[in-house]
Amino acid sequence: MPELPEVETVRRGLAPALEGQRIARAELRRDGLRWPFPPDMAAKLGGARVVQLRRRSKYLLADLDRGETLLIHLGMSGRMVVSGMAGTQMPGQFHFDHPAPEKHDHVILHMESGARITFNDPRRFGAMDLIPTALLEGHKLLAALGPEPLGNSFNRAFLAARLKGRRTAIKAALLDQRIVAGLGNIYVCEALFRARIHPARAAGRIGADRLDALVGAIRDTLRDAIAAGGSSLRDYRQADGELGYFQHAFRVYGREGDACILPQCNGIIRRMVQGGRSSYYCPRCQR
DNA sequence: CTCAGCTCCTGCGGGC
DNA sequence: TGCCCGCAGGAGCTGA
Repeated sequence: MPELPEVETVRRGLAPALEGQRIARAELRRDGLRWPFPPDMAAKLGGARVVQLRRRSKYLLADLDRGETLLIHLGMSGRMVVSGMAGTQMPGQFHFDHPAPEKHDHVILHMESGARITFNDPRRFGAMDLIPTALLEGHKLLAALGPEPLGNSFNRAFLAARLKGRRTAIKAALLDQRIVAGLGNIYVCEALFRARIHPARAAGRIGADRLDALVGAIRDTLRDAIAAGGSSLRDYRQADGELGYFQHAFRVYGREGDACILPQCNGIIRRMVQGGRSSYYCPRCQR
């Protein structure tokens, strides 16, 4: 589920519980997720202090004071729950215990502060790895990633170069993390709608001005989603410390059969399957 | 190099 | 009510 905005929101929510704080103990409740954990991961995390919590694409990166970085990917169904911190209890309840571990709680970071950070992931497509910080950029999962879509190096010239000559659908191209990092199925649909580009259009056959619009639409879509996540983050932290799930008002995603929201357009949102995944679009205003 | 298809795993909602 | 099916927000890997 989590795409770049959700991961960024989780990062912001986790930062107060992690940055500058020491991990007392890492409790691994299974051997791995998508891949096995490094055999010494629990031992190396115990006693380490988190210097900084960063994000690259959909990865969370917790730099430790011992020269290593904990890499976390939430996969499709991963969530983070913070408990035992001020502000995470239900209002009006005297509820300072930690909740009992639930099904699919796979990793629990017990912080020296008394807070706990629980990683829950039913489908186990998520991942955790621990690697030397100096080798991070060469890490298999990060090395081939394209630029951050909100960064300066993601612009029309870059995108044009990467899409040139490609006959694959623009939808598939934008899901390719090597072209631009952090987009997933939802925000690709939303950005293509904002840019009025049909998801099946050949990636290499989009004119310069429309590519400009696409870059802007991707940025605007992600910024809006991060802003929405920030507001729901406060609600979630007040409620139960759970991070990672919040509702956005999508313009096309999941809205098959609804009227297009553009005032002049009388189109009906359609769903099509591309590469086994649903694309939502307005056939009238997306070309 | 590009691209399509398969795969991992669990949970949920719809149809019968 | 229960069962079966399709579908779900990711992404690595394989083989053409």
